[in-house]
Amino acid sequence: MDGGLKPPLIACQAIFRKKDLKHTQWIRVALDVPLAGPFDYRVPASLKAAKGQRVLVPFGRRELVGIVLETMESPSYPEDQVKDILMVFDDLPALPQDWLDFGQFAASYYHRPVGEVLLPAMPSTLRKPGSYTGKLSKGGPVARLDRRKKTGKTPEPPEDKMYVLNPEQQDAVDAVQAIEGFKTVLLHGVTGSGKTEVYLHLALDVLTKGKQVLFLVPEINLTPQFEQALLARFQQVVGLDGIAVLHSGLADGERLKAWVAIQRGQARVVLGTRMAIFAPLQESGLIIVDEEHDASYKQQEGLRYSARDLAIWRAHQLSIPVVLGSATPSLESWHHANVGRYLKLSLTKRAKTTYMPAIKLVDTKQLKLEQGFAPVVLQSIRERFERGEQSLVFLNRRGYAPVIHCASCSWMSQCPRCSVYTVMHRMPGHGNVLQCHHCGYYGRVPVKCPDCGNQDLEMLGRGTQRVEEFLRDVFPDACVERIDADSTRLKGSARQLFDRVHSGEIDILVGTQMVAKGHDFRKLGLVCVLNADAMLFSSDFRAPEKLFAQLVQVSGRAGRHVAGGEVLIQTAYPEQAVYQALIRHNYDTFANASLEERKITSLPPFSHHVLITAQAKTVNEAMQFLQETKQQLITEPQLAGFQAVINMYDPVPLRIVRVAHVERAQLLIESASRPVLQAFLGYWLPLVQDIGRRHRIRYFTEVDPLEI
DNA sequence: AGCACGCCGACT
DNA sequence: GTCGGCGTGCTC
Repeated sequence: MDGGLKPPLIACQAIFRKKDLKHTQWIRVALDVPLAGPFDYRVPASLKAAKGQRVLVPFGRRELVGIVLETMESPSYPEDQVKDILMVFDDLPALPQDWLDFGQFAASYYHRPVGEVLLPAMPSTLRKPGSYTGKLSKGGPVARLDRRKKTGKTPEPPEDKMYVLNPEQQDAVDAVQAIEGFKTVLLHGVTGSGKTEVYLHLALDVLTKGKQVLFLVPEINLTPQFEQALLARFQQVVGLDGIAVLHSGLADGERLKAWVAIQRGQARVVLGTRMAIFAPLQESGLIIVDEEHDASYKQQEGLRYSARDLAIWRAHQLSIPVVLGSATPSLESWHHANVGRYLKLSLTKRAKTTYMPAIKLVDTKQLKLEQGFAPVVLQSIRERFERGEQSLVFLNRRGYAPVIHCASCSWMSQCPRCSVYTVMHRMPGHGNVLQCHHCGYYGRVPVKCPDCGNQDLEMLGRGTQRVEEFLRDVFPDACVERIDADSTRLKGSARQLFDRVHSGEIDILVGTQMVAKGHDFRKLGLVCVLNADAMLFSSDFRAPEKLFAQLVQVSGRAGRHVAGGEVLIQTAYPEQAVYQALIRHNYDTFANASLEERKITSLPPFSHHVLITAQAKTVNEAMQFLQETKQQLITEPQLAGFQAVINMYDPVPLRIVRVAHVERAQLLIESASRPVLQAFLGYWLPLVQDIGRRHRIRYFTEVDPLEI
């Protein structure tokens, strides 16, 4: 729309436009709105807009920042409805074409509008109209950043150590360096085999060739330690500002600073969590994905992408190698390596400074447990304590007791908003509370049963708080501490607790998976796993694989620096394949056997999944919606051809049906062929959207879901 | 997802 | 009399 144009002028305008056609610029813009997009705009003669630049555009009744995807000779949308852009931002170099292409690929693969991929990838200050139009925004956020005084961090003296690789590590480095162009490398290295050293050598080589390195790690907590390593090693090569860190924990300003450094090509190494896969690098030479099996690479809201999978596509697009490292690779990656699609490199030997703990199973079937502990486990903790060594008790369950129960009428403490039990927590200074781990509900612990009045309510099961209390009781002379989401809620308290572990002050540590990753406890001799079986009988077909990875991870905390480290795993099912493979430190056999099962049952990686999750007031509404979308496969003539190659399961309520008064159901779609599945989605999802609108239902689509 | 319009219920 | 509840429609 041209706004002020009156009817008599239209003819003149048309003639004018025809004559000056080549001077009228039309652009296609990605906007962060949940509509099909992208959106066409006209560039007024006073402005000039190039691909990859950000522009301010009118959209409906508001103004938005968008990204120019294309420039065109003529609009593809009815010309009289196309508006003029308002502003072009040229405070940063245009975003590279390959970045735009990458975003478009991710958008098409995950079936979301491009704008919902590209814009959220940028720091918020670069995509908020207010950062440029407000009164305090003089020159925009980039100009303000540049004006800001550089706080001259004094560079730490670079360490001058010699980093000698063992022959295996050297072979791995040589093999990756020999790659020309794209290749996915699976670096399978047992715990302590020195994968990081391999990454650093590869990165250094790429940096000295003038290319950039993208280094992905699963969690924010892991970025500081890698940042230190990168600084110590590469500071001399790339300078202090050559290393940019990107993760969701950064403040807006820090995020902007890192992004600007990347977009300007100043950052030579980008270290970050999954979001860093969307960094607009200018000339990457290598992508590293550490702990590639880790579920944290999967974004679980908004665009539900896998940073690991996207890293592979990105490397392919840029014709560079991508290294996936893990001690327990995902079965997907392992399979691809087995069939030769990935290059498999193995590090089987531990670097000389690390030891491997002995892993033992404690069969609890015949044992009488005391507060969840087998006598032999308590005895082992005692022995370690008497020898001045630390022990870790690993238990993946927060709180004091997972449920309160009335023995006379079988009432259980249920969350009023969710279909789960509330967990009893001890709140220092506030007594006991019931807490829902799914919606944040808090309630009082009833003194008597709300149903029958019985005063003898019992606490079933145990969480970390109860275990901590019990251990304090049993070992009154020992320093017992707990590290979980509750004990580390205050900022900086996690750091303090970990410091106290490192200093040796803490004798017995009780922890959830928070303690499993990345920490190198030098004086830790014993790891006890209390309820490993909990994960064994999950409905998720990936549960054994996850359990294996988690147990390897937590086992790796024991005895890295002292011989005689020990891991005790309590289980009622010691004969299970997971445990048998674990005590033999045999990932390969376990993975190959698991893959064999997956093959027989046609599960990933032998098939591909898409999951639709519907949310409604009642499960029935959610189920009916999904049932109707499923019906399309039969009734919609367009989809007839897919009936033989697409398998749709029946919609099912989620295991936890209700969370915060919202009930959920899901529909799983499966196909042996990814392209077939993608093609099907192209036809089917628009129909799903129509049905969703009619049912007024919320739902989301997940390509390659991790949990089903 | 926003944002505005619009049509019904209880309040300073 | 208005404030405000959220249903509905629109966005190049």
